[in-house]
Amino acid sequence: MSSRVNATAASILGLLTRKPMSGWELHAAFESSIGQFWSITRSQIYREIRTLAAGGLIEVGATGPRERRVCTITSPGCETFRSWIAAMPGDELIRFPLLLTTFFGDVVPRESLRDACTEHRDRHAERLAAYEGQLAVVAAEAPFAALTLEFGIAYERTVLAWFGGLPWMAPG
Amino acid sequence: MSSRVNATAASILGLLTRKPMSGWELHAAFESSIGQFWSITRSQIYREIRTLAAGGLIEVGATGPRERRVCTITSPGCETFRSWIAAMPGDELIRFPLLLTTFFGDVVPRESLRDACTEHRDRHAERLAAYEGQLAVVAAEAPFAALTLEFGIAYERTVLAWFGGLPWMAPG
DNA sequence: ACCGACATGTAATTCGTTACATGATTGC
DNA sequence: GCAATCATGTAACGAATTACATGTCGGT
Repeated sequence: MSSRVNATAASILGLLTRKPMSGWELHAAFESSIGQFWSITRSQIYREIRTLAAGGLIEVGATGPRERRVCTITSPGCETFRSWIAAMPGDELIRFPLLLTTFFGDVVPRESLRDACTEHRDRHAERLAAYEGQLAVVAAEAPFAALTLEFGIAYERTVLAWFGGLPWMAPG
Repeated sequence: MSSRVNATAASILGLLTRKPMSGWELHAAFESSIGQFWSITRSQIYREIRTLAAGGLIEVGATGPRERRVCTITSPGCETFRSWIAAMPGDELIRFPLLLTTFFGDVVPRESLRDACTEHRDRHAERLAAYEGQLAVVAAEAPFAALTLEFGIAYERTVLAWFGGLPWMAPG
């Protein structure tokens, strides 16, 4: 019968198919895997937990230390996830404020432009390094997760190359 | 004095610094320029128009055919935009449902996986072609907008290359 | 036995999406 | 002069962010 859920809830179900987790752990699991391309805040997770529990798609365990409650997926939950994940995914949604800065670049002080690009270039370089450091292990242990990681690496390289081509960024 | 506005409102102000537009035209202007990397829905535009008008940052003209009302930026509006655009931009936010499909690929029917990737690859190929077709004109007429376009082209190429490397996608 | 960092969750607010309504134009 | 499409906007709903509150552990 498989209830209808939104994408956020469905992705939570997906993680819970692997093992029971608390809200905090779910958040950490997103952050350390697909979080960069599937952004979710902690509050959203807690909200969806309530909804999923109300719909019987997960079960919330007893309260542990610091109000910790572990969520376990139920079989209707599994069923719902399976049918959701097999459906055609929607288009990606991107909001990239730095591109507004460059798009409106003609009215941005030159220094702000350079600062913004330098700062963001550095952040992307850090992410790229982090991704590259994980690749070997992830590829060995979780081939499907490695695809996301490969996407991340390709994406970060592209962004860095783009920064490098900006006229106000020093070459080299 | 420059009021505080959110990023959506600020980007609307940005477009209005160039010329007065109705809500519909603003939407079209986003779509045909930075829309892919700065997603905004029409309804948001109308809401922000109300807020911006209430704050005196824009002025809404008389009603034309089909309730059309042209918005004109005021000098406080310009001031607000200038100070907003000079500030450090936030990180990009991405929600890419297809990456969930691959991330959870081990429980996705092989056919769904192939269908989803094929469909999305085609969409990206179309976008790339469209971008490439625009580049010459945009580069000549609007160098800063061309940077966004170059980003778009690099991004689409990266996505397409990633699709090409997926084990279940036919090579060539 | 205190302080700081980590872990956990909720509530209020803002933002974004979907569904709707309707008025002009255009093409037949 | 009707149907289809384009242009315009609103309202209701659902999703996401921010700000908050609090509890627990680990070190000193």
